[in-house]
Amino acid sequence: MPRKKENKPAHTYQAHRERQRRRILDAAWKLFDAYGIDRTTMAEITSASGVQPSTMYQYFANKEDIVWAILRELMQEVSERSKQRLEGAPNAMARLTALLDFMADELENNPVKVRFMAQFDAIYARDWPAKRLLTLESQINPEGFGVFTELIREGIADGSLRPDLDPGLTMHAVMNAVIGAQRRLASLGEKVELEYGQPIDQLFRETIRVLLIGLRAPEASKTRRSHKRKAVHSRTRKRSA
Amino acid sequence: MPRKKENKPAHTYQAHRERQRRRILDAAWKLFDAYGIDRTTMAEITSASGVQPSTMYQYFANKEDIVWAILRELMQEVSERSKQRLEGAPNAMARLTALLDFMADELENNPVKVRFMAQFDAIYARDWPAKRLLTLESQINPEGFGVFTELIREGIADGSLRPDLDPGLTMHAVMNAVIGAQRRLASLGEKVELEYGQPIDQLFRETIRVLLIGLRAPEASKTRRSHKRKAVHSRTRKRSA
Amino acid sequence: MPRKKENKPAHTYQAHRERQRRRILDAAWKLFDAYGIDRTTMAEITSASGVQPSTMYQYFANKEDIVWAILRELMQEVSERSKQRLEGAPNAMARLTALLDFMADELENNPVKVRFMAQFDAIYARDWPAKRLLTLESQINPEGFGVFTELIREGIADGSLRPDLDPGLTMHAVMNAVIGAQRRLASLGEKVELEYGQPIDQLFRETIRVLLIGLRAPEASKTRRSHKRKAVHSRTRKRSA
Amino acid sequence: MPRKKENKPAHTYQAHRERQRRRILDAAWKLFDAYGIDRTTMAEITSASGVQPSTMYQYFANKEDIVWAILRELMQEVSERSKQRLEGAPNAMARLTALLDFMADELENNPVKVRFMAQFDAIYARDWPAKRLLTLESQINPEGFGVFTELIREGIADGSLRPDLDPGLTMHAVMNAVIGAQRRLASLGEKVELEYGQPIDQLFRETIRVLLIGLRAPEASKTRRSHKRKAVHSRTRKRSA
DNA sequence: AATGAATGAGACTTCATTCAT
DNA sequence: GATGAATGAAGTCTCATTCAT
Repeated sequence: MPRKKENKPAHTYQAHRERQRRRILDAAWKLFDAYGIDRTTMAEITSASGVQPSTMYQYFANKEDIVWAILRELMQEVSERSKQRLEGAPNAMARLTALLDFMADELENNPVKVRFMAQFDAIYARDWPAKRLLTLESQINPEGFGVFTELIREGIADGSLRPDLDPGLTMHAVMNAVIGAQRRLASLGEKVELEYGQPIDQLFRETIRVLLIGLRAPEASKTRRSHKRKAVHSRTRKRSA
Repeated sequence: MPRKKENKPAHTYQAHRERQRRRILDAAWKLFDAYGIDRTTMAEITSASGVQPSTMYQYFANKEDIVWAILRELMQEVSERSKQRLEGAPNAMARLTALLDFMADELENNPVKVRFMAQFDAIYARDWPAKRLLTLESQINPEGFGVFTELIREGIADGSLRPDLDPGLTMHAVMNAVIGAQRRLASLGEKVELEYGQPIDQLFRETIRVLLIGLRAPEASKTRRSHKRKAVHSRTRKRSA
Repeated sequence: MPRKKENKPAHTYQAHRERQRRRILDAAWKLFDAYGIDRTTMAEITSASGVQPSTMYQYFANKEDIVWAILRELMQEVSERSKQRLEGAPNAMARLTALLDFMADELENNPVKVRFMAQFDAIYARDWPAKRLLTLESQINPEGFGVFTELIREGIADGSLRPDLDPGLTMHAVMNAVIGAQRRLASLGEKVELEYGQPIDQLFRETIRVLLIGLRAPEASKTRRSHKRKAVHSRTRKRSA
Repeated sequence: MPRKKENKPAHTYQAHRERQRRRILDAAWKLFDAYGIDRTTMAEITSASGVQPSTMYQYFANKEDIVWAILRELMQEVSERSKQRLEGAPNAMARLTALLDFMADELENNPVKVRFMAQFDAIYARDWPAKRLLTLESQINPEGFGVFTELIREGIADGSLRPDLDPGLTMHAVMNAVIGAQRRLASLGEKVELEYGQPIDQLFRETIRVLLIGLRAPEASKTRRSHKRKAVHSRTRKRSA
């Protein structure tokens, strides 16, 4: 039946449900960021989304469900956008750089989303069945970290990365640092800016720069250094919006 | 009569109070780690610590108070231990290494404590008045990040670190990455080990290794080292009180 | 389906809500009188009204809310009833007498209500924002004491009241005494009867009698009475509501 | 034993106890007036009086005890002062006037005390065993209202009061009105002043004036009227302190 | 006599969720 | 499918009072 009305989504039952769902998720989203997931009540979500509590239960069984739905959307979105960013890159080094650059942009442009992931990591990741999380990850990104590990391997092969790296270990180590730094900065936000006196994404881009130097093959560093730095900095220029 | 026990009761009362306080904090501590700060109820803390709810309120006014007390203890402890670690180190590079090494050891030996800080960063840091946090920090560690910034400066001066670093920026960038990585690993713990198949502290030590390579002066280190050394060194001498 | 019951549910819902509200207020009412407002707990009100505590909070946010609602009803009721009483009275003196008579009847027939007002005056009136109280009063009785002041003025003009009275001052002074006496008698009730050996309303009616004598013009009352009569009558005719 | 140390009260045990008692009562007193008896907690009283909770229980068994002690002091004080006031008065009318005048002065100078009695009347008088109250009253003022009733009787006899009064009834009726008015004004205080725009004791003195006229024998009123009024007003002159 | 500590009882309130319509 | 009403369960915190020293 839904197939039939596929073309007039605005008026179909499906479309209506989808719209309601969106309203709920959008409201939840903002509240989670503003007050923390645990401190946001279902009642607040319903009143913010404009639906009745009883109605909400026809869309989500409980708060966990909502969190989970948001998580899925977020991961999907990030996964897609990061893939786009990697597309044009000609070689391993360029793709690695693009990937990290993408994370800096995320921090700059979508701090709320990054913050949500930070919350999730800090509180829920450990509680919720690892299986469920891994399942979700594998649905969204079937290759997982493998792709990135391959990136390091390639870089070593083409001489742009240090030869003494262990691809799997290095990739996890670096990605973890980058994600950790990104989320921490998103969480602390203003606090760091108060302390350091500069927008947080500058700090984050410097982190990336140091890491990349640390990964780069010794000789290569001299030749490309100044070049790289500029690229990073140019992006940073668009400071506090 | 009172004369006889004149100092006994004082001892006893104080000691007793302190012991009770400890019981409560220790119970809270474990529960916070196991279930998350927000999902731990006062009732759980009291029943875990063996004191009556009403008794607990004579020690702490509310959960926030407890969290805050734990935070203070933690920061104090880490601050002290890290200072000890830096004591024997002969030069900037050695101290930098010692510092990062210390953080790896913390992750390995006290994941619970690191996890608490991770939770705090992700959820509360933003809610609670920046002022209160900064006040606490300045009480515990009056020099703040300044010490570490000085470390970088020294390293640049003695030629062991890249000359193109901006001490303040670099220090914040690196410390943030290290802390972010450390806390993230502590939070995800098993999940990462499941995915990568190795203990998390290995990943963390690799992160440190890459960062240090990224900071270290390329080769020229030998050539430029003696140059500014003395001046800088003398400045560093003023030990933190 | 919804068409059919279109106005039924509205009726039902509204009616049901109103009924529940009443149950709560009625229960609260009795308890306040029996034990005092402060010594009545929310739990007692709920259990007396037969609704669940959580249900009650969907009708009233807290005890203050309930007290306030009762206060409003009471004032409204008294205001309406007193207006009715004044309607038929031909002149100022008659209306004044009717008003005081009405208060005696209230004491006799609704001691509980009078007692509530006594409690309110003695404990809450000072705590609660004067503004809120004045707002409520002005909603219920927009003319306020002005009407009564006018009554005195009229009485002086038609010669039934002493010419040396200051209308505003006298009115407030007399009304305060009457209200004060009424509420005190309602509060002490049995105690006074025990002491004096007669029903309290007798005492109250004697108070009124003395006051009226004190207000009445010495002799001239008979001579000037008919003078302004008609004018007054016409004014009274405009029925309330 | 206590007899012996009677002369060095400052250093004796008895004196100490008395001082402690005073501190407690004084603290309680203020709190009762500021927040209401029911809303004042024992903890507040102890912390305001500077004694430890456990110590307080060596002086008073509970809050009721404290209230009762204050009540006794108050009644005693008022009884004594009113007796002094009546002493010099030459005849019934003068004594009656002096009595009512005294009440106006009380309202003006000790509103807090009057307010306490108002609270007591409104909330406790009904709860607490009538017997206990009557016992207290008879201890303090063994003749009770009888004295005042006698006053009316005298006034009728000497021709200064209306002959148609029933001494007992009238006395109770008038005293009740006066006390009721006095306490109500003390309770509402500022509210009335806001509404009427004049100090409350002016209103109260007008109440008294009207009542006295109502009681006075017809002829007598003409002769003494203007005289009386001035006396009352002159006192009122010392307005808002 | 004074007091620090403890505490049972209970007050107020919130919340996620269900149910009947 | 939407919704108003209801509610059990639980959470936080307070308070009067007792007890051991």
